[in-house]
Amino acid sequence: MGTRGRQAEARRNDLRLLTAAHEVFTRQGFDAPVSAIARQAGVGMGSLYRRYRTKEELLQRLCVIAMERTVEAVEAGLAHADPWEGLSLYVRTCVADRSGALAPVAGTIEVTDEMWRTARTAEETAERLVARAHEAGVLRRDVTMLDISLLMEQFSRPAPGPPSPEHDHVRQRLLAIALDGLRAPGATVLPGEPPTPEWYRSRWGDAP
Amino acid sequence: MGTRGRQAEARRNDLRLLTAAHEVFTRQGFDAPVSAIARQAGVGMGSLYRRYRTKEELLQRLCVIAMERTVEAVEAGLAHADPWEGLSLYVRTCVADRSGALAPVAGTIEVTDEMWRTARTAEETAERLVARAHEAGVLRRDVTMLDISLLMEQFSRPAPGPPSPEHDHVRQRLLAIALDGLRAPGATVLPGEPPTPEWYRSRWGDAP
DNA sequence: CTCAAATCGGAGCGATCTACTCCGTTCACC
DNA sequence: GGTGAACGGAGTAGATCGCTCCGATTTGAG
Repeated sequence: MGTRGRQAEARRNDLRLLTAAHEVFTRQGFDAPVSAIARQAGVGMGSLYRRYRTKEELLQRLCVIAMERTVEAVEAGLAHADPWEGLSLYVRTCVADRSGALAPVAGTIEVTDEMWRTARTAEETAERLVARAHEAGVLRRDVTMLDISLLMEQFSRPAPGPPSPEHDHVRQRLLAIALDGLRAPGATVLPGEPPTPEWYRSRWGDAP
Repeated sequence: MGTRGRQAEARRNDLRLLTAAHEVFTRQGFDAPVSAIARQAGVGMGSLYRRYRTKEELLQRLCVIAMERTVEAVEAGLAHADPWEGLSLYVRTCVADRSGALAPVAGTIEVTDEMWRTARTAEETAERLVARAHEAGVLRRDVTMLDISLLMEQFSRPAPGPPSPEHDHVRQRLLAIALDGLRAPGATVLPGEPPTPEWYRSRWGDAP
């Protein structure tokens, strides 16, 4: 099912399109040329604009999908019996997916209701995962869920040049360092106050 | 001395120009409009192009200056008696300066001999600072100087939206986590092999 | 095989944007 | 005042972009 004919090609193209858009948008920002996305996906401009009426709509859809994947990653983490391993898996999965890399780009376009809703769901479920780790005493106490989200966002920022396995490998090493720094207790106390949810959301504009 | 007359204004403008260029280039990449740099610096296009013949020349100069500041930060670290505090100061200074944020952009233009020379000096001195920390046993053994450079580069990546004190504050928190993860011994072993100097340099193109 | 429907890739268009030039104005100094 | 260095920014030619439009290609039913 789904592997024959023109409809199957359409589905494949849609996936290639979303993958390419993720890479191009996170690398170059919203100003990236649409033609670059089409070229990277190996698809014509016509095929792209038949599926998404505008460039903005493509990015909005992409953001929702990325956040849905984040929710899945949280659930996979919660499914893990060990609170630390669950949290660690979540963080590593999100960074591998570069989910957080779209957040900066999303701040430059109109945020749809669906995006706000999905973001809220992601926040709430992630909070549960972090709370479980806190209660188990495996996560340093002075770190909050938003700290972790922002840490993942920082590590999701795209590397320069063409994507390479070396870069992915380095990112995993650096993330391992940061994860060690997250375990309780910290050698130092984190400076200042933790980020507030209001500020965190305001980076996307005014919530509805 | 140097605060009177048109020449003083020229010097001030040059500094404002370099600061603005650093911000605009790291945020938008080399494709950022030159007019944005001039506007942010509060300077006319004429004043910019009298000092730097081309956009590329401006960026090249900027890179050299950033790397020279890195060298100064290493020396400040070495001046510290405590090996860990010295290393920590170096890392925090570089991230505060966003020195590493130019590295990706530099990969998109012609790299001058002067840039290669300055980079080499920075590498060599930083290696001494890291070696001292290793010998003192305050830095986990499976981490190399290049790991630390790449970590700083990752943390130097610009935040979205207009620069804000909240963002700087968050960055300091996240960096504190990573610094805790750098102290010996690590709770885990870093995955895979450390990055090689050849690969590290190749991101800028072929060394001379 | 025939042929209509569906999907494809990419040339082309008008509007926008960019690097850089050029020039009239301003200001410190004599 | 006069002078000349430094200033800001409008102007230009060319490049680029989002999006449209259409001829070519493939599919599958009759």
